[in-house]
Amino acid sequence: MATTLRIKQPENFSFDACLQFLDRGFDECLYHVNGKDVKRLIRLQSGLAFITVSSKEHMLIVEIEKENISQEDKSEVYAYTLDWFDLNRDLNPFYQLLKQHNATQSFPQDYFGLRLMGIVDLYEALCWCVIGQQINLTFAHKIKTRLVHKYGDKLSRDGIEYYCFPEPQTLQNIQRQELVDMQFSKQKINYIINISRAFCQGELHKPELLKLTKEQQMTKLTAIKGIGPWTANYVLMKSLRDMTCIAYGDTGLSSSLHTHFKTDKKPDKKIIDAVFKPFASWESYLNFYLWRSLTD
DNA sequence: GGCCAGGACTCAA
DNA sequence: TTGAGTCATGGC
Repeated sequence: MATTLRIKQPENFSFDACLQFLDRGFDECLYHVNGKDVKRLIRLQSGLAFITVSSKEHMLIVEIEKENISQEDKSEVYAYTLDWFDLNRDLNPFYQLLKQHNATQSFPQDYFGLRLMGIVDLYEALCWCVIGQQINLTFAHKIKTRLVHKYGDKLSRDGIEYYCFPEPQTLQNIQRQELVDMQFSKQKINYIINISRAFCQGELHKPELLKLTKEQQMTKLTAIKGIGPWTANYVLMKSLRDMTCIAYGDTGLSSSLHTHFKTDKKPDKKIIDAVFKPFASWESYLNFYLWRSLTD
């Protein structure tokens, strides 16, 4: 059974720019970009759904394949797509700001219509951060793929296997040795189990976190071992959609700031804050665009 | 072969 | 509260 949603694209939106970001050279196991569309398996309240997102005449076309598609399913997929592509945001003020500064004036043209692509699943976002801590991204993708292939829900379609990120219930009681065999460090294993338990025990719950202030969210997240300032800022930006986050301590961000703003190779928080100050309320987007510039 | 990678923790002073 | 040590292994 299949159905199609049509979502009007906002101004300053480029599906191609978003797709290019999704397909920027890493082996990504949670979605497949194939020319002009992106396909993935997502988890709805009522079960798994396979979606294909493409673009046609200023509309996003979302095909849903699932058994017994209900109105609730459609609403969920609609909300998911809005969140994933950050469609409910007017980028005009951000682009105006970028144009006012020499270091960033070319961004609105270079990356026109690129949205801050989200990680809708907070649990996935946190685990992904732990995986990516302090190791290179190529290797990070490699071990994430091993984890997802072993514990994630799967669906085969046209000869390709699509996966959902595993659920906390699955990973909270995992045999540590199995992750060691996948080349996770003991630290990362502990962190992932900590985070999984926090979700299973209800300590972390995205809808509840969304009701809190940014400071409260940071406190709640960093109280869990394995979630430091970098990870907290990353998930606030990518999953909770706070637009004022800066990934302090991020090597890629440091490198990009060095390139565009001529800062030290490892700028401290004070220097970073000074650079970001003129972009107040758009810090997350500037951070994201600076990351994007690394893969040019 | 050595340095670094989308960090975070512990522990000493 | 600051700094050094530790984790761990692939990528280049």
